[in-house]
Amino acid sequence: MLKVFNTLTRQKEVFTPITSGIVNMYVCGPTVYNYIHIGNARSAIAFDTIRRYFEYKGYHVNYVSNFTDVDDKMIKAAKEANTTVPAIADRFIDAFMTDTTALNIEPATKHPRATENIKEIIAFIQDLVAKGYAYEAEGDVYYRARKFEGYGKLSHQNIDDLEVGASQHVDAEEVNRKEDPVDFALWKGAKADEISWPSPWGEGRPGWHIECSVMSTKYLGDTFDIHGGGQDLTFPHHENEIAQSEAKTGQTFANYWLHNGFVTVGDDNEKMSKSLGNFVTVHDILKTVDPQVLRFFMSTTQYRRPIQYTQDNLTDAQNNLKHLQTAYNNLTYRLKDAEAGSDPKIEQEIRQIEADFVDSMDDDFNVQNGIAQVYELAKLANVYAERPVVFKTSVAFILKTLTELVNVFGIVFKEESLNDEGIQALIDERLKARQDRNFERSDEIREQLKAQGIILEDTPQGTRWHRDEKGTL
RNA sequence: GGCGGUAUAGCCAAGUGGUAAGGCAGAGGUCUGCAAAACCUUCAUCGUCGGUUCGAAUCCGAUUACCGCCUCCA
Repeated sequence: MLKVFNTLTRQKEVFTPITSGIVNMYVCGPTVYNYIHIGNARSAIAFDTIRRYFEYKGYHVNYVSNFTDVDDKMIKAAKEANTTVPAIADRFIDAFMTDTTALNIEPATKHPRATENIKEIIAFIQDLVAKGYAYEAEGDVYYRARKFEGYGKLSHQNIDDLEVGASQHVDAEEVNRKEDPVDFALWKGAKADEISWPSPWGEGRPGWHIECSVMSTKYLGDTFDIHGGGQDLTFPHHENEIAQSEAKTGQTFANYWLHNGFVTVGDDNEKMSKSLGNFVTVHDILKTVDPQVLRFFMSTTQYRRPIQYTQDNLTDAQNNLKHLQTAYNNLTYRLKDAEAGSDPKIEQEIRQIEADFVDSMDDDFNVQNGIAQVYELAKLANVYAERPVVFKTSVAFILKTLTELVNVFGIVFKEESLNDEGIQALIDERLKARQDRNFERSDEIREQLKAQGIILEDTPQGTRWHRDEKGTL
């Protein structure tokens, strides 16, 4: 039975989808004014891994994740680059797709953009105004937070405590237009030269929170299963989404709220953010780090735990991933001399490992225990690969299971291409030298190949080689 | 000030009452002509103090440190 930690109740709850066999989930995507940073990647990887686990369990997942393609940061970025907001959006949405593809993050079922839903956003706001939850003020429209009874239920904040909160980002003019400091903007009137759309309240653009309420309900219905995002979005973003959506529909917005933990950078263990100057983009990291290593590193940390982005941890992940790849290679190599038949005992052990894997993952996606089962399977694969006689069906079964399990983490094994004629000729020559006990020549060949990044391995079934992955980190 | 998180071996990390999973790194060994890979063995009493209990990393109280949210933020 799958359990998830619901921020709303601060408890692990049994996951029951609205429609049996289907998971409808919405995950807040990035504002596309720059390359995504590792924090964005963490969120995308965490929820992609969750999605993959649902799919592994046989669910059909409708996964919607937005692009915020208009807001203050977009306007600023466009101005600085001396271009338009849509041009900036297009550029960095492309970059997002490139980066997330490299990290083997499945594309969302739907990637809606705020600016493609202006009509729906305006209608949504009009509805809130009509219901008395929103009011116009000098071209802006604000939400009456205090009118929504459940305000604060997600972040467990008392609305009266918010007023005395240390809000360092208030816009004095905006505060003056609000009836109450806790109100938030649904629609912002345009200043001169800003991108804008016509509305009943004049030229303007949507506030940040409203787009997610509109797009999630548009594609997934008034009530859907899972809403995800970074921990920092709990308040105010998700709190506001609930207030907007539930005020409009009168229905529960999302049944389960999942929030991923942060990435911290460096030894000071601080949250990564632009203002702290420890901002790292995926685009830059992937210049020197194998995307599979970064993916493995992040997807094998449970989504709620913080991740320390350090060279040591990355190296650890690389070693672990290499270990799994090697186990896969070792067993794949035996496919060619495997005999017909199967080994029921081995297959029974594999089923047990897989059952343990499911038990672990069912507990709020406990990937640390899940990956421990994968290591166990890798060990079994290695031990089996060393047997003098192996059976084809069992070898294939181990390989299939191993492949399926690492796929949950977004890992795809590299297939060895073992048919390089030049290398094979040298291996043959070395084999002959070894048979002649000419080890000097034999070692010379091995060193020569090593210098080219080719590592030889002598096995009872013959000599294998693989490319040395070291240095790709 | 309000709310929340974390603290387990050199590193990452599991574990919510029954006597410390797993991985990396290290050490020793098996295999090998030597290697590589793999496998085997080995490596902690759980931030601090106090309490409950036959028994606590796990429950309670206190305390320390670090981190996050409180309308930019994944």
